[in-house]
Amino acid sequence: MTGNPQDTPTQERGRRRRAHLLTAAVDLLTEGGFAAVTHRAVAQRAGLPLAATTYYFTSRDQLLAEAFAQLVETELATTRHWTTRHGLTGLADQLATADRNRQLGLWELYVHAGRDPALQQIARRWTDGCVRIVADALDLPATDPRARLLYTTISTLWLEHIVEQRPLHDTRALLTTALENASHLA
Amino acid sequence: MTGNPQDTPTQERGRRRRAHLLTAAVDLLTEGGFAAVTHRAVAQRAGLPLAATTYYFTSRDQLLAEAFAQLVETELATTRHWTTRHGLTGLADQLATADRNRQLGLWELYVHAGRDPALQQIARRWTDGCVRIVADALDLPATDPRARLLYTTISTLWLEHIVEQRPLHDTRALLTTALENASHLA
DNA sequence: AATAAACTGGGACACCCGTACCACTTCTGG
DNA sequence: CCAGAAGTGGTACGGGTGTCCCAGTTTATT
Repeated sequence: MTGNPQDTPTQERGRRRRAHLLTAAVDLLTEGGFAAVTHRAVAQRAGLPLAATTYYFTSRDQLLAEAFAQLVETELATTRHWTTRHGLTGLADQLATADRNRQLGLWELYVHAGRDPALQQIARRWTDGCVRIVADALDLPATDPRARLLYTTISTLWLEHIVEQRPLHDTRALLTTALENASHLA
Repeated sequence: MTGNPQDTPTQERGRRRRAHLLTAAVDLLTEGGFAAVTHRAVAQRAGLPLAATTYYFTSRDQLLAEAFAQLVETELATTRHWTTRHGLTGLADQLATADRNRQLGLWELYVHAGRDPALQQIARRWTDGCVRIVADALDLPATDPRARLLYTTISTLWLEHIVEQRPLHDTRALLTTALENASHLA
């Protein structure tokens, strides 16, 4: 039988190929949104035959889910790195730097998680990770409601900036007053 | 030439048919998400032949855009009605009542607006409308940063509840402390 | 060295898509 | 009343999709 690993290939080359497909999927997701992540496009981007995608991933949904998970982890790492260097006030500047399309892809999948239980836990991972970053930056326990609440405004400001392309200085101003309010409550 | 109205048909029946197609599109959007809104599905749902969709709408994008606009207006009206009756504290209860799929459809299109300039102004209309509702409930001018900021946390809590299906009492608790904080700042 | 398993890649299947076409009927303004 | 515009609906086209199949090749195990 033509076996299907679907998880971790036993051979080295297979593992590399699988990873390659995954990053290709992430790239396509950021470029064209989630409709652009098709088997054929992914395979072509990775320089592999079409069948490789169905061989290493049982379905398009699984491929999308893993791409989402990878995207979440890398974005989380990026943001964490940024805040430990520049603090929460510097987040507005990261907004200016960040790859807008990448963020769009992430949010697309985030919302899509509402209709796909398999993605839901990844969505929660994203939210929890972001709250954690805010809490750490504030030297608060991860469960502190103040961190949670501050994150909610950061999140919306971020999303609005990405989607509606609101002027950066408005976002920055709102962010700083939100930070001031949070410190008053501390 | 077989003309194409694309905006407002001159005949009564045509106007009814167009509206019918639009609500069919909104329904499909809420049920199956954005990918479910196809010409064929919309036509079938409305009980009209396939060609009716291309006759009354120049493209699928236009159909989607108008469906989005309609969805935004009705949701805005619903929320406004709710808050004038129950105040902002009652929003958590509306969350329990609200049609989850409908909200998912709205957010799908909202994020999609990030890649489609035609949708972007509708997305802004959504945000501005929500901020306006919050400001009115607080008896603040629509431009008051406090209303704007309070809306940001409401928005994220709402979205998280819809997408991640977080427990309602957590959302409710966070919402009430957010409202308290806002009143302290007033 | 041989047997089984993993992997490869080309092709095919069945389906759904947006849109265009066009003969036809109904309506409406002059 | 009647030309021309508006509306109607069946059909077709070209293309992209996810998934499956299978003969062949490489790798790992006995």
